[in-house]
Amino acid sequence: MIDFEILSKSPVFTGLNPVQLAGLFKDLPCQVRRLDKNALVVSAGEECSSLIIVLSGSVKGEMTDYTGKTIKIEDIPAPRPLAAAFLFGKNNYFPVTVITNTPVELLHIPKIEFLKLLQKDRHILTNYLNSISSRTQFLSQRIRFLSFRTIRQKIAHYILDLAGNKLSSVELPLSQEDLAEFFGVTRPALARSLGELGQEGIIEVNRRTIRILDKQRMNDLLRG
Amino acid sequence: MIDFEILSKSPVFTGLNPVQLAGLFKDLPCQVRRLDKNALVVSAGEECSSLIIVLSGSVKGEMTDYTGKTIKIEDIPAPRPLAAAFLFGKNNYFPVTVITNTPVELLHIPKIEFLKLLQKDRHILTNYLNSISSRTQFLSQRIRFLSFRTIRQKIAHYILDLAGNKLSSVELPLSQEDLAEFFGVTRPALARSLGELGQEGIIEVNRRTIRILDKQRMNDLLRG
DNA sequence: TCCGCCTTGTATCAAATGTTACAAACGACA
DNA sequence: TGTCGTTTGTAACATTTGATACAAGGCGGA
Repeated sequence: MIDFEILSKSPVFTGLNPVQLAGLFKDLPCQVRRLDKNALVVSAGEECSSLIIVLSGSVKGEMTDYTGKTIKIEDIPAPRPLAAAFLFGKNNYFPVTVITNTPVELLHIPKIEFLKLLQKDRHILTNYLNSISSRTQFLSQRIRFLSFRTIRQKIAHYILDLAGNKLSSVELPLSQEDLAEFFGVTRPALARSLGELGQEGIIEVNRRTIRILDKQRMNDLLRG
Repeated sequence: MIDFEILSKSPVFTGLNPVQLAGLFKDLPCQVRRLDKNALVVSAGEECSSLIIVLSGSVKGEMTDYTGKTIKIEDIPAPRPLAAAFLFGKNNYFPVTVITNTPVELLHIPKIEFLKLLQKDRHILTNYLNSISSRTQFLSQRIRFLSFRTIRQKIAHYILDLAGNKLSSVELPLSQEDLAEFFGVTRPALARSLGELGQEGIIEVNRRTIRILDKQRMNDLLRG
């Protein structure tokens, strides 16, 4: 049986209590699959024709590059869904190969049935729309960053965004390591640029705390 | 009144004929707005609380950088929707400022009403889901490209993708100029890298035609 | 055929970043 | 307090790319 307590904590089904969920799933032809550790869930390129939700355990997405080497992309623990953004759209194929990290229970909801759910329940509809929209928004943001030419520009954009109209002092929410990865650059290169901006008197860097000293020149950085 | 003939050609409403649309819109509290040329439609940062569809004419999205300079991002002609991916999600604010190119008619459907439409009609629901999902998929693809460090890697990935399992000869669908822009690099840099790969005997370049001579070394390029 | 335009090939120099390595500062914990 | 592991600061050198300029090749129209 499906554990509706867990399901109600899944991003797609939040806002519904287990009783309501049980009602919605009463006559729904969906399927729970149990797999051992290190089992193959789906291969990259397979058509994505069901919404798959991890009910217990955890799986990982892996990509195979052209050389056959596999790289881990991300972990997906319960109770998250798999590849929600690839259930619809022109290329509705799994972009990654999915392998189990632990023994898992997976809930498969066929696309058609999921569509019915979306039409039946306003919560599920908005949850799902919010979820894939947020992903689009995140990716758009990410592309903006990757499009800046220099690290100085990325830093300026990031800090100005973080500061908003508020104080001139900002606390970085990420370690330099993670920030560097987010920017798509190496960690020493990021530290160097931060150091340079500090020496030029534009900002003052103290580990994770950054004070904006010259907002005008910060803006100037962005025009290249 | 709304021209349902045009609306039926909009990505969100394809698959429905004008009569069906008229039925759906019968008691729908939506609004048609007429604007002159060069009028402001929405400012960047405004909350996105209605789905806006261009019924006639054309608008453009512009971004203002921190210096006040505006850059045109894209044109949106009738009958396309505006910022469909920003109606839902955590950051449902317009990412760009929208200005009219010509006199236009704009259809505003409040978010709540649009939700009702999605629940009422299966076509609209799948159209909309496909539309924003496709965008996510496009952006994911784009990020993969921007994440490659060197131009050689981008070229290798691009050409291997283009060639698939087929012949060893490939015709570039874009000019070098456009390809360079897609890669986010300058045109001479792209030409240089192509030339180098040619000199190394990995590929053979003849203007837009490219022959893969050494598939093994092409693959090697991708592991860095 | 000749001319002009657009695309592609090539060169040079400067700027930015990657790579690698190591030191310093901080935090948690015994 | 001292030690260990993690995060951050810095340095030197090699690569890669951007900027800019110009030449060469293809293509269509006069």
